[in-house]
Amino acid sequence: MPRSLRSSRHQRLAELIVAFRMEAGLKQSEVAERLGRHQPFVSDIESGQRRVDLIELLDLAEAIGFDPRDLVTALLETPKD
Amino acid sequence: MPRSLRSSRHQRLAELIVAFRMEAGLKQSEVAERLGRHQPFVSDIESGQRRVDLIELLDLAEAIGFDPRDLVTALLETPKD
DNA sequence: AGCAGATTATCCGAAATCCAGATATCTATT
DNA sequence: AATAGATATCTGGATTTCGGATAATCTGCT
Repeated sequence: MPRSLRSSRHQRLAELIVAFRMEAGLKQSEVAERLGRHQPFVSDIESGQRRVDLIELLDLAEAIGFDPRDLVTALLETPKD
Repeated sequence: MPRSLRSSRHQRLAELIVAFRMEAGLKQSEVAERLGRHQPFVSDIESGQRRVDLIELLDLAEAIGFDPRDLVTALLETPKD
């Protein structure tokens, strides 16, 4: 586990992605398929074990169907640590 | 060079960060210092040789002084490839 | 409760990436 | 052309990524 994934923002990011996916009524495997990746890829992101590249986030947002800017707004409201 | 860094969005992201930094009148080394990192770290990001984690982007935006949502908006207008 | 199917999490290892520190190259000024 | 300031490249060891397989967990049903 990379130390960079321990901040509260990283944690919150993971939680938010889960929430957006749930709201969209999608399974990890469905999101993965839309991304052309495997289910553990999504699982790792949602459990905060893998970092999310900004470009990947845009793809993720499109696959799930949320506005990445809303996520950014929420993160900006989250204390850094 | 990782193939994940070859999309036009990755390229554009790098360009945008450079543009924001320039506009702010900051040197790579100044940004690096604010981030607690070394200058090559910023250089690698700006030359598109390193990916940018979403959380890192927020830090970068704060260090440079731009709204990360503006960057996202610009990227969303950039074709995927 | 127990089972079955569905969903998500973990493990493994090879490949890719990250990163500091040192060094090199570029750019502008004199 | 020499210096100084800024950015880019290189090196190599540590960390991270990711597919594939498997395991664990969850859910609804009887």
